Amino acid sequence: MGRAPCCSKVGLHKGPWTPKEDALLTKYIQAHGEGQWKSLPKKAGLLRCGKSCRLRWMNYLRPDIKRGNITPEEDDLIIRMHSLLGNRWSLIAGRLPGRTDNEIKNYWNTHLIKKLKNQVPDHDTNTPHNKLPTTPPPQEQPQSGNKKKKSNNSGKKKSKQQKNKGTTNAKEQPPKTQVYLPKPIRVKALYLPRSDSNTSNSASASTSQEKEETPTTKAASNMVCELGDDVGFFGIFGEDHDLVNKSDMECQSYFPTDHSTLERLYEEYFQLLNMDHDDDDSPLEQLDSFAESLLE
DNA sequence: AAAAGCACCAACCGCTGTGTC
DNA sequence: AGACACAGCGGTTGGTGCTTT
Repeated sequence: MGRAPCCSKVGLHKGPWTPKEDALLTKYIQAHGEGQWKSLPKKAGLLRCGKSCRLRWMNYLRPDIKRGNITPEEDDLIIRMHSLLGNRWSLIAGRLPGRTDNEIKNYWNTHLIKKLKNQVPDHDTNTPHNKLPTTPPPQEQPQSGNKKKKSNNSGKKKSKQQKNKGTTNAKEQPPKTQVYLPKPIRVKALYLPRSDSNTSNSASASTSQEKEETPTTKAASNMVCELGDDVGFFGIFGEDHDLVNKSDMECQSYFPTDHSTLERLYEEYFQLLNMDHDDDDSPLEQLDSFAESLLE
């Protein structure tokens, strides 16, 4: 659509927020509430774009933000949710009151990838316990954020260049055997309201299609296979997932469409996912209730 | 002690979905 | 129906501090 970047205006501040800016933003939102991000900076006396204000508020200034280390319970939940949902950080954050998508994303990228990688040294073993479903190991992603600067500046914008070029740097890429990263469907409006936020997140905007599906079929319909060397691991995708290589076609054709098959796969997937579940509810019930919550 | 490398994470960027006109 | 604005999301960058050499 060609909309200019919101921060392109000359004179707007970028970079780290100062305490003064934080105070201005907080004060304004406390007085007038969230929303109207576009006009908020001007009204609040901030030289920031609305987007930047929104991000700052959502990630750091909201009163319900929980600071501090991720607990082991949260850690475990993130891993499980990620194996279920992929990189849908906002959904995962919705299950962790007080945590933000950005925080979880950072935590995943800095801690959990390494942790899981250590747990699963042989990345080709397609065991059910391989809970590293989507993100390639860092060395397969040399453009990713961890390897950077100080060594040289030529790496800057590299990933964007690659992106723009469309895909390929064939000579450095290891053969791809996995299909992952779901292009997430935007299940907005979440169903999983943050603990005390009364923000726009609470709106529910699920599509009519989503509403017609049962939780189970909804969850199952989001499944997609991740092709290991020979086996399918079932990860969750959005319906319009991106297909990243030719093996995707196999995956797509493998993708079942009738509900009984989907439900069977769903159950299979869930069993793989919850080998060590707790006793209270059956895992299926837990996931069903979670899936139901997605549709509320 | 200094330099280089690494890890962390706040913030930005670009894209997409939705609502409104 | 199409264009546009807004809100939200995930990917990525880059500054900073810590660790290692």
